[in-house]
Amino acid sequence: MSQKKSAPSDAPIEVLRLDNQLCFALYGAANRMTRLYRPMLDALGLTYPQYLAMLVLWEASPRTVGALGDALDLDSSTLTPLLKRLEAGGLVERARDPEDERRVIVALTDKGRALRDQAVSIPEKLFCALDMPLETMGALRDQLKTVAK
Amino acid sequence: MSQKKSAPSDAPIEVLRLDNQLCFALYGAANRMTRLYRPMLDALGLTYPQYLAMLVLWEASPRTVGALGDALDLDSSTLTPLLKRLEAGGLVERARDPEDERRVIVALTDKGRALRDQAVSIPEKLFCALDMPLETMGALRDQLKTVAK
DNA sequence: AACGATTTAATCGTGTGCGATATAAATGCA
DNA sequence: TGCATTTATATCGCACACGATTAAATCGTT
Repeated sequence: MSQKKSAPSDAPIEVLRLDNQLCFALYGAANRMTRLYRPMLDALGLTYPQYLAMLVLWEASPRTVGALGDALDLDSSTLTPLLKRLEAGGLVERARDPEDERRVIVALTDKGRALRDQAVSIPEKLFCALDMPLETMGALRDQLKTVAK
Repeated sequence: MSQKKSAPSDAPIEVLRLDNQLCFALYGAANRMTRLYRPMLDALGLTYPQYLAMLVLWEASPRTVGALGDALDLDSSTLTPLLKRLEAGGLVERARDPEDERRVIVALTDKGRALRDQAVSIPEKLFCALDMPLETMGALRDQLKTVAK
């Protein structure tokens, strides 16, 4: 029953099998999710991370770069260029906080606020595309929040 | 109880809330997982996607670029540069298949095979770092495999 | 007030992901 | 056979992620 002998050095090692790895399941699911969103987001002119940043801003604008980074769990080295592209697209404005010149305040423009009207249909389209019961989805989401946190 | 009136255009819309989105939970968990692996993989001189590619090759080498792409669900535009870096590191060799010159065969070198001995300890370290019951992990993994597939 | 420590963004370099396109080899079929 | 089609990689451009570093502003302590 118990197979304690060490495997020969060129035998497959069960613990390393790709199929068994949570990390790979996560990696693949995240990539597939991005691909699923892409056609819908193309229509809005947004990338997937840009969409997530807009979700945060639609909840509350203005926000500092740091606050956005906390919400998205991203560093300024990722966010700064992303926000500059949103600014170039006219969706946000960036300005130093007069109260504390270290901070940069990111605020939605009218165009950025207006884009939300086109985004509201996305979650439902995605829900259909995923074809997964709502409770399953919620449970999965809540479990994922606990991963590596 | 039921709140059917349409929200004013600047009110938060429940369906767009970041906290409710499976996509964001997935995005964040995948990023955190990569960060968790990084220090361990740095010791092997591998990036996270490179580690996944090596997992595939440790299961069976040689493999064509296409077979690797199928296993990892990645395009040649992602794999080719990654494999060139593995080749530059002396872990794999790439050569055209004489049987079919369109194909490129990727094979582990001795160094690539030897690296597996240092990788075997990673899954256990990760399992400890994740601090999640084994059954929960397995269930989560299996659910993720069904996402957007 | 002074000045070192801390905080906040930005910058830079490396390595992905992926759409679009290119190229060459193999295949199909009239 | 000849040639269009298909298949297998590679190339290119753009946009992340993130570690490391930098620069500027603020804070704390004296």
